Amino acid sequence: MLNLAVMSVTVRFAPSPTGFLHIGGARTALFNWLFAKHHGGTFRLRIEDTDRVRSTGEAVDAISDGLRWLQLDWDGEVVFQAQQVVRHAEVARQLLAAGNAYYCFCTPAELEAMREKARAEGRSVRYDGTWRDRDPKTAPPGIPPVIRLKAPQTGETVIDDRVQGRVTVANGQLDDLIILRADGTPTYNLSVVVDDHDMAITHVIRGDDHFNNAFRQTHIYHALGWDVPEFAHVPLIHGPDGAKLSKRHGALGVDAYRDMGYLPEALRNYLLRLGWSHGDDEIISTAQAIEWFDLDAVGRAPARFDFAKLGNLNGHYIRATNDARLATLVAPLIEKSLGDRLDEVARARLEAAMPGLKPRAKTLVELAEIAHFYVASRPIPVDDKAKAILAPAAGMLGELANRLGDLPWEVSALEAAVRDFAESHGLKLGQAAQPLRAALTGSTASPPIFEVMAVLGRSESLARLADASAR
RNA sequence: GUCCCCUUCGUCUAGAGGCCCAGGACACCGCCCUCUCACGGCGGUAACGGGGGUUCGAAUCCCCCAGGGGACGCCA
Repeated sequence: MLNLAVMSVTVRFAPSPTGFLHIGGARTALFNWLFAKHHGGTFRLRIEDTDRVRSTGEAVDAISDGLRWLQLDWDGEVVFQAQQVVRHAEVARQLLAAGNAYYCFCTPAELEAMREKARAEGRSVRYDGTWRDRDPKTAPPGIPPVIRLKAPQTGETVIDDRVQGRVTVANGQLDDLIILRADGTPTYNLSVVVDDHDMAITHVIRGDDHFNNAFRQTHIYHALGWDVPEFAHVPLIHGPDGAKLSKRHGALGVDAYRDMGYLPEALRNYLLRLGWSHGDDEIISTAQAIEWFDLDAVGRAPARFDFAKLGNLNGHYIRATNDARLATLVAPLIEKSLGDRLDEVARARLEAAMPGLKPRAKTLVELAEIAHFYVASRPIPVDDKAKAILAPAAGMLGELANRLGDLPWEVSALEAAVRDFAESHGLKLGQAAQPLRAALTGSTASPPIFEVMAVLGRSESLARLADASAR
């Protein structure tokens, strides 16, 4: 057991760079980051790239970009596991020399046959220990051996997991895992143990899919005489159907969430509440999360990913975001659909429109869509419903435009004038407001129409009205 | 198949023997606000997987069953 009183908390996020930073990894990273911040500790990033074939530089970039976007900054230099292989192999030979490991000359084909047989007979699938006590001198020639850990065969191994609780496994269930491959490269479990030890990791917080490895790794720690870190295995995230998260439902890279228009703070809040809670709190700031986060409050059951709740949270954070930042985030999206840069007038109008726009969007993509009419060039596009409203209203709009012509151009005066106009024509306000909306926004749904007019300005508003009554 | 883990409203969860004929949030439904659509406010439907125990008393403790998930690689 570690003496935590004298050791400062050090955790790590250790993805293998074989793809993007997916949503489960992002949550694991978040939990590690919060735990480190909560304890005033250190959060390290280690890239587990010992699989040279599947690891790519693009994936390394995607993962670090994803972490940066989520504002999960790591401490110190990134550690690349592949650069430590010499050290790992050295530890394997040290284990061999001490009699805690041995050469195994079984070929992959033989092992496969062993597994096949065990499966067929309904036994648990594991190495049978053929070479555990056999003299290497009796080895068949020409077969490069692997090194296996001489794991305890009797008794049991106990892990006091910070999330899963105390779990006990009979050592007879575990076999002698390979720690060094025939080509002399270390395997995952060895590398992890050596790196975690060398990096002075105090708490290993990772996905539940690693739980079984924790027992094997514990054996390696024991064989080496090293302190075993605290483990915390957090449940995986499932798709809406309860099955493993697939690409179809959300096992996307965090960059995909950014592209769908989610704010990083919304995604973080959502991920935090997936499997962790603090009473009835739902909207949780980063400062509060750091103050409150604790491994003991992490749930043990896997959670399902729910876009509806993410959307709700995102809507909240959009509303809470100031107009300038929102305009900056949305402008590129609009420019893309417009195929043109927004000039300064348009940028200013966009920002001025944000108070009316932001309670109406759940994503930045939606925000860009509903903001589009503000900066569209005349004649603005008009949807079918709006066209239907406009058709019989051309005369009325012309008359209304005349009334509006020399008014002080601000919300209350415009509203008063239109109300007066409606009343004098025996119309309800809506009967005047909807045609106005159709003409000015090209749609039947928009922010309050007098606010729209104020943001659009006198000349643009009157020009759009003229366009509409001229149809 | 073997081992390990999990099981409260549709979803995320609160709940650590009486405060719970179970609370909050999202989603859904209704009403209010209202120039539309949202936002917001108010209200509603909806859950302790099943069966045995322990106890004066169980969502909470124990056992069994069922269902779900994870792991069983010279991948990580």
